[in-house]
Amino acid sequence: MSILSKDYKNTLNLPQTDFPMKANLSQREPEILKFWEERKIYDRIQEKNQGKTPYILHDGPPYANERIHIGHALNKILKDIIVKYKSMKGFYSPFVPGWDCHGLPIEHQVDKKLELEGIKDKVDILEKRKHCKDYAETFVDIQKHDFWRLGVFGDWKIPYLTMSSRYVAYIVREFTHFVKEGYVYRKRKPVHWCPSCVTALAEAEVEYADKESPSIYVKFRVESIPEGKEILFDEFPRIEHYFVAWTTTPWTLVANLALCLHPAYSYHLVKVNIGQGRYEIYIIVGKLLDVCMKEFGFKSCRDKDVPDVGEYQVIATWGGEILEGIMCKHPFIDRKSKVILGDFVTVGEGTGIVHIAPGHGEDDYEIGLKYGLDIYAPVDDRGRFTKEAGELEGQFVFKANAKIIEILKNKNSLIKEERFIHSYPHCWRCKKPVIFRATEQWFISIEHNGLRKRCLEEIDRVNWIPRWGRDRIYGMVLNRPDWCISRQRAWGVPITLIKCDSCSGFIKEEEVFEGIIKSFEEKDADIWFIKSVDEFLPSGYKCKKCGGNSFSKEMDILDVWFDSGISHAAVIGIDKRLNWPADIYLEGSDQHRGWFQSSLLTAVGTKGKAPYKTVLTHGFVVDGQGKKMSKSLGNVVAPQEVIKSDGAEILRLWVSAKDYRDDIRISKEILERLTEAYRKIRNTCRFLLGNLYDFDYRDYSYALLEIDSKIDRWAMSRLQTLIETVTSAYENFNFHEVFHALYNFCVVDMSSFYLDVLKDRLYTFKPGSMERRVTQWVLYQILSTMTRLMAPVLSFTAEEVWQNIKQRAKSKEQREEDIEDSVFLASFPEVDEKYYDQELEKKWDDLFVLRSEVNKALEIKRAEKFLGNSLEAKVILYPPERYNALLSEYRDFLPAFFIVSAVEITDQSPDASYKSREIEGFEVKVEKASGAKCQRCWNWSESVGRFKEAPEICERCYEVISG
RNA sequence: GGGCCUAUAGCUCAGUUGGUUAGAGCGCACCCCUGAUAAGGGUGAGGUGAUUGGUUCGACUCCAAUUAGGCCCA
Repeated sequence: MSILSKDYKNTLNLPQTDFPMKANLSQREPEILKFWEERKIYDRIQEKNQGKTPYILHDGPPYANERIHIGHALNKILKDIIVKYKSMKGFYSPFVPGWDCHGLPIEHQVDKKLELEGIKDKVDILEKRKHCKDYAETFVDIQKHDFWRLGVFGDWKIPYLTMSSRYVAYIVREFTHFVKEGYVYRKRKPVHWCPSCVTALAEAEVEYADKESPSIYVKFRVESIPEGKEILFDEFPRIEHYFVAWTTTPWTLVANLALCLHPAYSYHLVKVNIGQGRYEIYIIVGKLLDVCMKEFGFKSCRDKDVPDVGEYQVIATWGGEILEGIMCKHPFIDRKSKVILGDFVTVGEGTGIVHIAPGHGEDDYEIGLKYGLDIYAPVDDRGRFTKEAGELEGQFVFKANAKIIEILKNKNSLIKEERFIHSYPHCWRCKKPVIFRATEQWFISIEHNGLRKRCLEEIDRVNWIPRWGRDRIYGMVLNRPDWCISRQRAWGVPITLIKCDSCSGFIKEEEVFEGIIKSFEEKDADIWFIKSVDEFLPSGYKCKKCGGNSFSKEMDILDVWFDSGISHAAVIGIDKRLNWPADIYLEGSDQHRGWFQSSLLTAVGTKGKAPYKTVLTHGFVVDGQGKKMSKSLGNVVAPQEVIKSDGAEILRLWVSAKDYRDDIRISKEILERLTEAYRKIRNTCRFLLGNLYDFDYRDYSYALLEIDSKIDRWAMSRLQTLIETVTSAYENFNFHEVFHALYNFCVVDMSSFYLDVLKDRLYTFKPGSMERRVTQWVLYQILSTMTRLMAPVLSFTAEEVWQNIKQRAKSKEQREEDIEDSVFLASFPEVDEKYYDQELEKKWDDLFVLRSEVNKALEIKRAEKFLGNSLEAKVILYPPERYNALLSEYRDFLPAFFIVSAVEITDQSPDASYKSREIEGFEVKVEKASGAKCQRCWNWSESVGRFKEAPEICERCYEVISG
């Protein structure tokens, strides 16, 4: 007989662990990052899966300026979750991150810097490119660190950069392909042009913002009417007839070549009395007559034969179609303006008569081509009128508006002038209003070789998630114009074409192209600006067409969307480890127009196939109210801040908890909730670890059935359900289901039930008893499984737990070789059918309803101060008959199940019992448990006091201690 | 202005092909425990399903419009 201590606490097996409750993530994470780094975990994952089925997620390159924002974090974490999951599933899934390095924003920053230093005009293009390169490199490093800090695994040492020599050589190679196949052409076309940045802008580079512009109504005097149509204008030429056009860009009138009417609308001839016995006739679309006349200050003359001064009278109405071909006089230039027809004319505002300047508008251009009009644009690249514009030469177009209005007034061509605020295109960088201006540009034809049609067909072969992504990109590709690929800037990949100075033809010889590509590979794109044109040509080269021997290099650069668009070729296309096409692209939904599309166009153009099998899009990060983040609203959440205060893990949890298909909200409250959820998961792991402190890490699976521990079998079954749910969630990219399943498992199944019930067994049983060991084995299964299930999301914590398990197991000198060095080297859990027991779980659903009712009965007694701890209670159940079998099967387990000291079942309805509402006929009576409280296990028992050596403990405890 | 999308408790999410009183967890309130303790347990109160119409015997679920928000484009 041992000497019994009064301090029974020492005889208990209470949990022990050095796994801290407080995560201190912002400090612990860097240690874990260091661990991954030092142990080369990412590389070892790749080694381990080498030769297995590949699963390639191709990274869309973020732009290398600024620090990463929350959207970047969202995107990379989502990618990381997929890559880690696939890797643990045994797929070969290396992740090669990339950066988009060229383009205007960086050049802009460099320009600003050079301007500050006062040397902007002194640096040549090579020097400027050097500055740009340095700038990009700086931010690649910064962003790389930011991404790495999020716990994202990847080839951070060998990312792809669109400015690397190898990459630019591929850009040229792919571009050359388009040239050789005849896609590339050059033409004058109005493009968005920023006069401040002196460049053409892609559609993606244009932002719409409110701008105040003049709004003017201009008269175009009818000069001649086509033969046979004279009858339309009875009064002509006794009274002057005017087509009235409305515009908010007076300066484009300088390039006016036509007036456009809608063929199907009717137009009124309106006779107005302008005083002193003079009349004029205005032509205006019928639907806007009232509005316009009010604007102009004329009143209807009603039934009078002739309008008085300030009055108007409709004298005829004609369909737009019939007015085609009438010639007007330009209001202030000696030129004619032809009346033409177009469907794009609307009657939303204006006069239903659109002034057409084919060199300064998209619709104008299209209709101009149709009517064979000149694509006329007398404006230079800084937005100043050229000498073609006569007296306006040298004036900045927006400033010239006032002067033009003045001229119109003097020429009696202006009916009305006012200010007008409307949505107007602005440059995305300098935020200044842009103009439409016809310039020589390079294009990739979207119709050539049926490119559009082939792209549309490919779109239907891709798996778009969410499904509406298909409709979105389909509509965009269906309607998009040819791809303008030229930019008049310095920081980019040059359009490597060489022009013959005498015949203006471009050299398209394989030999020349290959030479250029080779020199790009050796140096980088700078070589185009370093070498003279002759150095790219064989010595003594003569133009094949005209025999000329003087050549010049094209100095435009390529649209950056072309750079990133060919990443499939430059990255996954050449890396032997990777597969083409990629299994998945994953970006924000804005990339339907951007990268998804440029990638599709280039891939279909050069390889005839989409570069991706699946395209997953996520929404945008918005604030707690669902509003977009902006500096002006002050609702921006910076990932660096969250990492600092809460840890990257919380950010990762946030990404996984939200359904990313929609907009993703982030707010202080959301982060607080997630931090709490994190703590719960962490504590559940900690408790599991604590109770494994003395586990021997032997396999007790055989004993699970042997000792028929139903609650452990239930737990194992629940665990299989969890594996199934989580796996299917990962497979379907429903990461928020991963979070919810894991979290609910921790809270509902584990913390509030299984672990709570288990405490008695874990703490009070003999350490080495079979019951306790089996339970510990189950706890170990649960912990190990949960850790692996959460690893793709909660990477830091999973690793921390894993290392803790490993350490413990090692100290037991058992199974050491079975526990991998990192959780990411372990395999993803698989459902083990042997533990899957649906029938058992169903039975337990019934038991849980009973338990919930017992709890209600206990709670009532607690409120009455009849009891505190539920172990003080004995419950008497009066169940409906259908529960009899179940209750008798589980008879011995019931006290533990309810965490009370005794359970009695009666067939007599007890007095003063709690009557269940959930289960009709079920009654629960709560009484004080008989006997006394055992000072060791805290259960109440009549056996307490029976043992002289230890009068304060119960029989069960006595046996444990004395045996 | 056009295209695509979203709208369920304070928060994050479930709700099978339209069919009883719309579920879960968190948070909140109250209580218990003090052997997971800057933890743990219990009970409870929270929803005119954005609004309005329509289809239907019946709508959170289908349709339309409106409102709010997001992305893309003009």
